[in-house]
Amino acid sequence: MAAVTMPRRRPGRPRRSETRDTREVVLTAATALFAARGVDAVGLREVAAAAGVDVATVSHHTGTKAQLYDACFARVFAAERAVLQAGAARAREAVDAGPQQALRALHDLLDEFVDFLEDRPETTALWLRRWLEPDRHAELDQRYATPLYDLVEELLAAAAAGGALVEPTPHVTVRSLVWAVHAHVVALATPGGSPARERREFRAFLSRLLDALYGPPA
Amino acid sequence: MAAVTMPRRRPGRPRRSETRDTREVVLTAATALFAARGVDAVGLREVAAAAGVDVATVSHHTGTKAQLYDACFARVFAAERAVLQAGAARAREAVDAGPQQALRALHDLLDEFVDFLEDRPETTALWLRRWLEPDRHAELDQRYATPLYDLVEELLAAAAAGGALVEPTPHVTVRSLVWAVHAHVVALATPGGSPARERREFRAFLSRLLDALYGPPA
DNA sequence: CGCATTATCCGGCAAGCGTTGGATTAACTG
DNA sequence: CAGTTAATCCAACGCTTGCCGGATAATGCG
Repeated sequence: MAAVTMPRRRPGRPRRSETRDTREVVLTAATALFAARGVDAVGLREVAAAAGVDVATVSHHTGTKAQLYDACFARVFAAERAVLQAGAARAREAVDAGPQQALRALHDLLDEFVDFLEDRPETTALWLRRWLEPDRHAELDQRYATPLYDLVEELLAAAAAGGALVEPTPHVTVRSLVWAVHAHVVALATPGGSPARERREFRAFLSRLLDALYGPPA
Repeated sequence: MAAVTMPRRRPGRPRRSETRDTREVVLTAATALFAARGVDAVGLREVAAAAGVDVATVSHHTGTKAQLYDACFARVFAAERAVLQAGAARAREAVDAGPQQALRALHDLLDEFVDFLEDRPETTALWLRRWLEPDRHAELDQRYATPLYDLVEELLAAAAAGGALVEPTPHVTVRSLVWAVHAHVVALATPGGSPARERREFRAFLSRLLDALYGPPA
């Protein structure tokens, strides 16, 4: 199970060019393992093996196991946050441009979000684990997840204020949409399915759902 | 952390009336712990303490840890299956009675399903864990989860054949609805929220969503 | 060069894990 | 009553876990 991308090194201080590299490799390997099987099911030795380093090296770079998990969590949600913020900025401009443009921007943002999640299934996995065990993720929740949620909800509220939306319970709507998207990603990863058909049907469902709730785009 | 409901017993063969009791207590305690924190995060000694018995007693009744997990899984999904099957039987009769009656029955079934899940949050937790780690639950999936899914999808298809539904992708619709319901339950358990408001808004959302997809009930 | 710093690995420790064997106690059975 | 069966606990085994001290090696600095 050793990583082919990074052969085991020998002791000694490496060149500066590869100094920060190991930490990234460890975080990537740990994120994949934690997302797939959960923190408790994965030992530090397995993470080290997947990263091609020793156990002590993992601890040296990331501290305790809880800190390693936090680092993985933060890295994943920082990427998700970046995507949503960029889309939200564009959508807010569209709100000023008129109701129909706001609705169009909302559709685009959701499409973009689905694309992003399809590329990184570990994001969905960590989301679900956070939902399952809110106590464990309490601090991480306040720092990353809650702002993400507020962002999307704020966007919907802004679009509604622009006159394009009639949805009276954006809170529930946002949550249900996000969960539907995550369900879609999980289904994509399920073996034995037909990803192409799955993608086509889900996009159609999402489009028709949004039309039903908010009216068809211009 | 000892269970108050069941004080620790002394050795010796108990009366026949209470013979099967211990196994149920162990399963209940284990289900709650597994659902809340995951199988790997909970030790058998913790399960035993929560049930008020010794570790060896747990093993004696439920075999290995994997078998204990399977038993919890089976018990939870058997209850869910029973609820859905009863509702589905009623809904099928309604399909024969006409399109409007079928639609009404579908609404009732979903309402009933939400009620059931709200009463047993561990059902949702186990569903999510199954989605997160399909490999681990592969066998359990075929025996319990897949039939459940097929049941709801078949019901939707029957209603559509009756002329009341126009949804062309029942597969995606079913999955998204189920996920939305689970999201609702998770949100209910989140501390700091307002359960009453949450319930009201989610019911409203669900009702309007179904109306949008399938038309308003008679 | 000589010294401090840094990154890495090796070995081991204490604690916890799932599991098992055997002793104990009490209800059934004839 | 004697013998069997069933349920429970205690103690311990072998293994794995997260973590840490110490040795090693190579860089950067003066």
